[in-house]
Amino acid sequence: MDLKKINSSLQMSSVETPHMETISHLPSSMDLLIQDSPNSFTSPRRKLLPASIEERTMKKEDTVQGKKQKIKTVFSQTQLYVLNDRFQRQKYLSLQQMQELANILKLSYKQFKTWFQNQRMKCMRCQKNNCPKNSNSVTQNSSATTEYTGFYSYHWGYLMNTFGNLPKWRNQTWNSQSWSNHSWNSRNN
DNA sequence: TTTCCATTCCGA
DNA sequence: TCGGAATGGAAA
Repeated sequence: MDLKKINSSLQMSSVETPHMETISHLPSSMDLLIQDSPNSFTSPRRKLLPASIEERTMKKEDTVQGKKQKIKTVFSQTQLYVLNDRFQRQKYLSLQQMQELANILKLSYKQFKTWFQNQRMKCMRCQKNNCPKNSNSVTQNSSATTEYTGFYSYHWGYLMNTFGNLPKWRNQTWNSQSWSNHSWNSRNN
């Protein structure tokens, strides 16, 4: 994978992030680059639709013959790697963190939030069932790691500023959950 | 608004 | 068929 390409597209994306809530209206260059990487999924996928189109397609009211139409996003290896890495360190993110990381990953805030929610559920279920921990779908994928390294090194200043320093916690999520004090498990006991 | 939770339903 | 992204509802 060409990190330069990623980086340049990331550079663009991080600079021009006109809207937070949803999705870039651009053809999501990073997605295209990453998801097309030989290492992720090679088969042609229609989920490569620009997210904005997807959103439009799956508006609540949109139905196909009375059925709700969903479009299932398939996240790229790199996106999953970053998401998992973040999740392992922090189960709950602030609104700002979610928005910013979502922007970096070229995901919508909603997608990002949903992923974290689903991960938490998965994690809880797993623990209830005493699953061997770390059931991450993307654990040590070498190429994802490589991309991720470049990705993070490029964004490191930004990420550190955004996350590492835990800037201003806009909402009470983190505090109320007190994740710094109690483990993930404590909720389920 | 956020969360959890059950559920739906797409894509591999 | 199954994993998991997305949805919707209830509660805080």
